[in-house]
Amino acid sequence: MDIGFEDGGAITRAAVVVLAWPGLAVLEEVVHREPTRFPYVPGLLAFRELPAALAAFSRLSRRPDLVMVDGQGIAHPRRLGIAAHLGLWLDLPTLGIAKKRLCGRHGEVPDTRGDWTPLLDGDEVIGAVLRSRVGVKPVYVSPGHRLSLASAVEWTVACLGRTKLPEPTRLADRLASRRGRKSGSGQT
DNA sequence: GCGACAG
DNA sequence: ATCTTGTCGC
Repeated sequence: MDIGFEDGGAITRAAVVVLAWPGLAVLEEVVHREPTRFPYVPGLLAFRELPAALAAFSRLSRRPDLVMVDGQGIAHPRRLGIAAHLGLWLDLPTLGIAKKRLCGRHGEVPDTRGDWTPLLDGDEVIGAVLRSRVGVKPVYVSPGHRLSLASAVEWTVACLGRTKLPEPTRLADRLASRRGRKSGSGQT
């Protein structure tokens, strides 16, 4: 799942792409658009993007087994990033894959694809800074709801293609930001 | 008071 | 997030 915006932010666009396991074949895609009604405030991303995301999920003809979200899971000041928040509402296992750090600190990231270093907030491990692709900025992985950090990292690595972002998030990203095309929902 | 700050 | 041309590298 990922969110995009249109008209300079006036319209929020939620995209959900369902993939099969194993194989990662695309099974279904849904796009939901609605007026944006909350500003971007670091730490309060869910208030801005969750409404549209939930609407998109309600249009799904299937109930996913695991949800990957573009954003933080528990790697959040109050351990409630958008991935964790979405998991609570959907009552499904979720994990977050962010392209930037919101909070926490970490050492150098290994250069080997698949390797990672913990993201720490004091003594607490809140996520993993993973090298998803050599020579590219790492991604921030953190459990959202109902799964461990180890599992979050495993699923992320298992879904990696040749790009920085794992397939689920990469496809949702493309669908959420791609302009034109007919809006609404659809199946494949 | 001065930075930091997911998307 | 979004806008936006060219450019470097595999």
